[in-house]
Amino acid sequence: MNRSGYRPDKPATIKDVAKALNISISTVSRALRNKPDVNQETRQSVLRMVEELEYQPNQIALSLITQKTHTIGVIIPNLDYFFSMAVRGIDDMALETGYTVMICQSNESYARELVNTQRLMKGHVDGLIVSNSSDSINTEQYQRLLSKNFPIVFFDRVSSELDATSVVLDNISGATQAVTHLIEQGCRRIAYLAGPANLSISQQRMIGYKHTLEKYGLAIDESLIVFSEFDREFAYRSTLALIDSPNRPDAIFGVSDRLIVGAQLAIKERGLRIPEDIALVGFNDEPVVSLLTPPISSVAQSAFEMGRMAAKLLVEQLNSEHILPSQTIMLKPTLIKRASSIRKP
Amino acid sequence: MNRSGYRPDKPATIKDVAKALNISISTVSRALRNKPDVNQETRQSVLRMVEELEYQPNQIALSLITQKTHTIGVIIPNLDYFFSMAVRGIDDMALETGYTVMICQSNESYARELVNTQRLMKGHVDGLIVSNSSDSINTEQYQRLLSKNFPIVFFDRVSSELDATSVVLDNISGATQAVTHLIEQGCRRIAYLAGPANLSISQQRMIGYKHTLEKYGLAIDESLIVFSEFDREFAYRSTLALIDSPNRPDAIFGVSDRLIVGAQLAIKERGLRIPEDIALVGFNDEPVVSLLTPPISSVAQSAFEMGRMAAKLLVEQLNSEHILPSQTIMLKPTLIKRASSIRKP
DNA sequence: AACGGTACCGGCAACGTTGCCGGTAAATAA
DNA sequence: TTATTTACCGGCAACGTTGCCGGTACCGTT
Repeated sequence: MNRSGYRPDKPATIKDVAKALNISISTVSRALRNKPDVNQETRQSVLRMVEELEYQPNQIALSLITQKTHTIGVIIPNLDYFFSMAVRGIDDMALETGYTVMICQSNESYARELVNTQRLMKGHVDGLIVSNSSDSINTEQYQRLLSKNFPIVFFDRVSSELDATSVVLDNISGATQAVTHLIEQGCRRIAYLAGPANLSISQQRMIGYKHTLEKYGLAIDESLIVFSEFDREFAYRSTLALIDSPNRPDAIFGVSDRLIVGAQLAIKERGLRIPEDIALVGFNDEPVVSLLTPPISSVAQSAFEMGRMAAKLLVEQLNSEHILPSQTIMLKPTLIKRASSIRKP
Repeated sequence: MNRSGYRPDKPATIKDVAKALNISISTVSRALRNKPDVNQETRQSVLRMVEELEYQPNQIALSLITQKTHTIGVIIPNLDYFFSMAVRGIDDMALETGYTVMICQSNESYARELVNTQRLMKGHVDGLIVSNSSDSINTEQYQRLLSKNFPIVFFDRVSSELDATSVVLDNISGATQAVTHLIEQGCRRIAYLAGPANLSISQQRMIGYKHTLEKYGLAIDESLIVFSEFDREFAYRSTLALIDSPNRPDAIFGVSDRLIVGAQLAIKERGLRIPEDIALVGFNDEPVVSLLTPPISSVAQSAFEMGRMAAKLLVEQLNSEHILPSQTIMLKPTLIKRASSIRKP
């Protein structure tokens, strides 16, 4: 064991308090936890001495006994606008409920997701809040933990194979709102920048996209569907290709604002007009899209609320005597219409 | 003590391993830590049993002995682009050096900063990485910890009164580059959106701003200096006021991109040209500014590197036998020139 | 045959805290 | 007066791990 390293002046322990008052450790302990078997005078003197010595109970020792650390582990793919807001929501709820938050970023890498899970479990977090990385294929690690009844709450990017508590957006509704709006604006050839194919959000939004096209009797043209990483540069190049192809789209729906921003750059580069030639709708409603020229329409959701809700569900499980049945909370998105998609007055 | 709440199946302990092999706990412990006093066969059987029982050493028990948790506490004002990147750098270095990171956001509130410090100290973090909130006036809490030789590294927003290890940007250089550039482009009445008055970054950039004006023989007009929170809306209104004032500026330098974006909105609103009527330079080089019309010049810095460096210094302190002298690392910024400030070909 | 050395192993204390049990003195009841 | 309750307190074990000390075979030496 590494015993090296600098160690600051040791803080007072319950033992120091007891010694200073010439009473037993047990009595101090009882006095502090308001147990009945303590003389009021004794209790008062203990409290005074605690004040004087600046005694604070050692959480590590308590953790050793209770096997609880009051710590929540968070695994997210990155810290972009969406996840930053989600983390803020998690931190917010954690503060309210007396937990602290350990954050690990997987950088969209499955390998790193594995490492981070190990890291957090070793640190003995009481539970986990997870959003999958984009190249996350295997869920075995979480399956194993869940089978041992270790509490995990998933959010946003979830796994369909896992029967676990999760908080997600109604992605089908979001995509439906977006595509319906585009069709109402007269668009007929609507492309979809779909993002990573194995992510739940991509798939769900795809369903909304396709269903809406079908509903309005429009053909589904697979050449208008482009999968990719969440990479603006890639979206830029894909959009150039779409524009230069024989069947140029008259609208583009993006699974995320990051991609739709790349698309906008490409359209401007080619000198086409937005929304007259190509209309745009993104997803997430990041602040940036309202600042662009023209401002881009986007499906808004509250990452903050999602994070708060995920933390709330986890803490409920942690505070519960027994195992709670897994549930899925679905939040509602709202389409924010801006100049990038409004053709009709 | 709260003993309620659900607890998953207990993992194997060293005792279980010992019992399964009918040997003593001590021997298992020695075998696992590659001590010499162990028979090779015994060691092998221990390793096999460890594998079988999926034994993992209990970090909490180790922490109780060593008083170390291998955890770093991070206190930041928010999770905007800059701090997200910094956190990524911290997390990166932490992963390399075997630490995990606890993050608390103060939401620019001093009160919450206090609470978060308590929270992290209670969780027994080994050290702290801190960037002050904008209404952080008192540094007594950190002073107290530092006087007890508790390791803290400050970054970006530091306190001049604290003699502590810190990582900062050469803010004077950044502001000097920005203002010099504006003057070279022919600007003579340069306003400064200064941000919160008590923040080190505001003050340092102010020094660079004023010195550069003096160097070029330009008068310092206090009516062109505006303090505020990091609030886009406020910057928007301030800029409108500047524009409508009798001595309208011909350039605006902003302590952060968030403020300069608000300024841009105001200038567009009034129908003035950028950079011909008013040139703009921001700070941080957030991705958004390169996407705006026109793209905004900005002083670029690497928040990622800053975070990594802060974590590196902290870990060095944590791994050191003795107390290291406090030091200040100063990183160099680079001005990125874009259309918002380029008047001459 | 007695001795010292080596190789290996088990027991105990400690880290800081709480739960449980048992004990002592005073106060009350018989 | 004696028995019994009440009020209060201390000791011990345990949580999981490591460091330290002491012990026991077995080996080779002289």
